[in-house]
Amino acid sequence: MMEIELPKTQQSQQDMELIDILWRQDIDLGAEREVFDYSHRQKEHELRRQRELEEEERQQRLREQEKALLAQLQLDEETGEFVPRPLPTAQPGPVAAQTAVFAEDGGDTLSFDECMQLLEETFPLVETIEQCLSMNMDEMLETSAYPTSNISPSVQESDYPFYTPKLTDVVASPAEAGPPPAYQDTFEGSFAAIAPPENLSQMTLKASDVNAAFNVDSFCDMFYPDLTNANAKKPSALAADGNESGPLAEVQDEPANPMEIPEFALSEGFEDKKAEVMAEFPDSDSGLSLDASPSGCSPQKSAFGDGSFGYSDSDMEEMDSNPGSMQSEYAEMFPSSFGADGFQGDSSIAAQPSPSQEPNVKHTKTESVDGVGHSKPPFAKDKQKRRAESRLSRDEQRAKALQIPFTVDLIINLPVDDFNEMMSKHQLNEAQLALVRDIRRRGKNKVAAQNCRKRKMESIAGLESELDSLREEKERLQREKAENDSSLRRAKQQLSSLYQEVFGMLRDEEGRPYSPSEYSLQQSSDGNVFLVPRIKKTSAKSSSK
DNA sequence: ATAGGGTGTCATGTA
DNA sequence: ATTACATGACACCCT
Repeated sequence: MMEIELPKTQQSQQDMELIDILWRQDIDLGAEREVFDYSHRQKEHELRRQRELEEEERQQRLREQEKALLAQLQLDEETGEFVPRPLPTAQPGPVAAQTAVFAEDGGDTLSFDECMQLLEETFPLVETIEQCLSMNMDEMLETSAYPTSNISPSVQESDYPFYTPKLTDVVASPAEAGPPPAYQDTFEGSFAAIAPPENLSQMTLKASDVNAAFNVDSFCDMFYPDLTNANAKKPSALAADGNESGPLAEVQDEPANPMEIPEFALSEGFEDKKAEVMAEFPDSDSGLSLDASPSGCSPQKSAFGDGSFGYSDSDMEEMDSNPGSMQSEYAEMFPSSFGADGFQGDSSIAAQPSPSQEPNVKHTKTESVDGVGHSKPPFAKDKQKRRAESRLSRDEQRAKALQIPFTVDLIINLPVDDFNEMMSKHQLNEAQLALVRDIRRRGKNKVAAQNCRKRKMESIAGLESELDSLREEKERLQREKAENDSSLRRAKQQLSSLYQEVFGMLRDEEGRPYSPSEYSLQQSSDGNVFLVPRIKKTSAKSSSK
């Protein structure tokens, strides 16, 4: 996909919307959101640098802890190095497998759980790392015969001999159980954010390097290539790299293999899966393929780049699939990375996650949880589950993600004047402004829709009750009509009998009764009754009684 | 697997 | 022109 560079550094809302529309259109062609986002990429650099500075501090701490851990490592009595273990091919099994993954190069070795422990002590985000790993493992496990119970919680409990074999198992069938394509995307993206692709390919896994680029995604990256390496049955040449960095580097040296990620991404049978996954990425209520956008897919995109730009309304849809858990997860995952983004929002939310990170993390989680890379990823199920769990307040999640310094309620319910005043008091960037506007629009529209539906229901109910009353009235009128009909019938009968009685009493001059066939009684308008001959109507002879 | 209800959102029209 | 509101249509989720 070609990149479209927008010359303007500051895009207007319309531009953003246009971009949004264009991107939506291009999504069918596989275009990604940031492709259109010039400022997004621009800011990536700044944030990356900032992050690296932050990481240096941890780096320092980590080095100290490495030293401490080194003392605990098993030392090879002959070489003075930390013990390299036998290659897995010789002794298949849990222990051998473990060795295969982490100690192939025979260099300084840090066992997996030691690494985990070290990392845990160093980074509060180990939980995330575990998730990352366990998700991997889950995927692997599904392709292997190993039990699949609760791996992630045990990662740091050093029962990895139980679960590392899965790695090697996977190795046995790389085509089936390689790292999920989506992972690949995510990691590529985040990795690229930390170090340019060329750096990635030449990374030499010194602890300092590692730490400089340390974050959840990169951590995941570190472990995935392990698998990749193992897949290729290509022992790392790190030992020859003159790796003096110590144990931690051991864990990472395999990922450092320049070819791993690209190779993996292109490995046979994998590309197809990747395509599948990408096709599934679109994940939003609106059906827009927003998951495919920022940072997740393109190696050239920064995971932490733009804190806001290009991240307006529709972008935020990405988070919709995982809104509920998002914030808390972020808080856990990036306890220290956040808040350093220099956001101008309230300091009260300074610890909020950087928005650009979210899609990445979400991708990571979604992809892994959904079992990307399997022939039948349980994507939809998990997605729905997550959505159900996180249905609560999506706009709130979005607002937090962009560090909007107002509550959603305020944004929605404030009168126009107050709202404008409030907005003028805070300096918000375009994405934030766009989001606030969208939140307000959506919020009001949501209420309007609720009212509309309420009115509709009330209208339906009113019409139904009206229908009922009309039915009742109809029945009443029918009953009334029936009564009237019967009374009319009675009156007619009475009139008829009275007529006959009166007619029968009439006599002519000779005392004979009148024949009913020849005469009839008729009543005039003044009430007088006349005997009218039927045959000679014109020469009617009136007689009064 | 499917239907139906509930809900959020968007597009559009109206005041 | 802008804003708020109303409503049809659609997609998604859940039961």
